[in-house]
Amino acid sequence: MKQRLAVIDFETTGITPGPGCRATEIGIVLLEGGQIVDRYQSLMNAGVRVPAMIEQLTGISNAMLRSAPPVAQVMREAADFVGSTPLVAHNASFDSKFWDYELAQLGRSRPQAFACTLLLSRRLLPQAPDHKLGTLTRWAGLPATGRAHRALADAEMAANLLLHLGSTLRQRHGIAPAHELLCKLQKVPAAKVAQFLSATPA
DNA sequence: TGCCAGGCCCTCTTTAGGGCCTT
Repeated sequence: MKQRLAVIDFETTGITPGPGCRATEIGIVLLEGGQIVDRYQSLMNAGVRVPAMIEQLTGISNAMLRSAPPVAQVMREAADFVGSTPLVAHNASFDSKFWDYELAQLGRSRPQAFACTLLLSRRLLPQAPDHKLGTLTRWAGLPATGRAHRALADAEMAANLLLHLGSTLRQRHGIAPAHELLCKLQKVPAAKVAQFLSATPA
């Protein structure tokens, strides 16, 4: 995987972005040549309260956010850090909603596509016990990256999973795992994955 | 007051329902 890719993960106050539900932390890992070449991580203060259940899940407290930099500053830095690099996330439908919502608050929009390691692992690792990020990391013997449900640790886990999926494509199917191909593969109906892979030139 | 996502994927399906996955 020689291409440069940005793997991102958000911690948030809930499931659906909106005035009362905002990002609280972002972690970004840049991959190039199969290696992590750069990282970005920051808490961010969007002026919303973290529900107790979320604080328990992530360890991110209201006190931590009070002293965090403003959301606009962090998202501006994050968007500049990523630029037009193709994006990847685990369950990208979730992270892309927050990425797009928070960029829209700055009057910015996303130029690039998201690849999704959840959709890809359902297609390439159907034998896994489930497709949660933590389960896949342990099941595939990938390195521990720190406290789960913190943005940079989860982004690194997703990056390691992406590299594992790339190796699977290359070794098992002789296919180079370019971002454009990953975006196509994740949309192929699960029942037609084998047919798609065998028809894809190496 | 009470409500609270949504896209994907499977099946006891397609005029539907429920589990998965993210916080």
